[in-house]
Amino acid sequence: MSTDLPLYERIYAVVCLIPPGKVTTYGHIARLVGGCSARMVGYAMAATPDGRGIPWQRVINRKGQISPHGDGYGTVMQRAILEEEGVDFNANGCVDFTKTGWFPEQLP
DNA sequence: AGATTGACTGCAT
DNA sequence: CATGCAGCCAATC
Repeated sequence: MSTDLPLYERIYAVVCLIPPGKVTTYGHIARLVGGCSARMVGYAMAATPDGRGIPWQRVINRKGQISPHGDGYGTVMQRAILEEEGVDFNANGCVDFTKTGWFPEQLP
């Protein structure tokens, strides 16, 4: 496998495979990458430099909500981007996984 | 080289 | 039913 690249680089690759208008959870990303836990995905996302075309905003927690990291500024922006993508949010700020959830069993 | 942290998750209370 | 605690492993200081 491509163990040559840092772990987060592989995570970015999986995140880039998420189609627009769809969202997934950290745990599922970790499963697709294999050999890492949800914490690694979260850490990778926090270290993801914006500008590489990485749809990090399509990765949310298993509750279907956006994780309130930092001061919460980026969190609000993330939801705005997802709404632009066509993701539907509930009154609780939760995403409907039955409509916008992307959970492939393995990489295409 | 060692210690700390972190966008999470699942199970227990 | 809601909240708390421990486990996960790599990256950073």
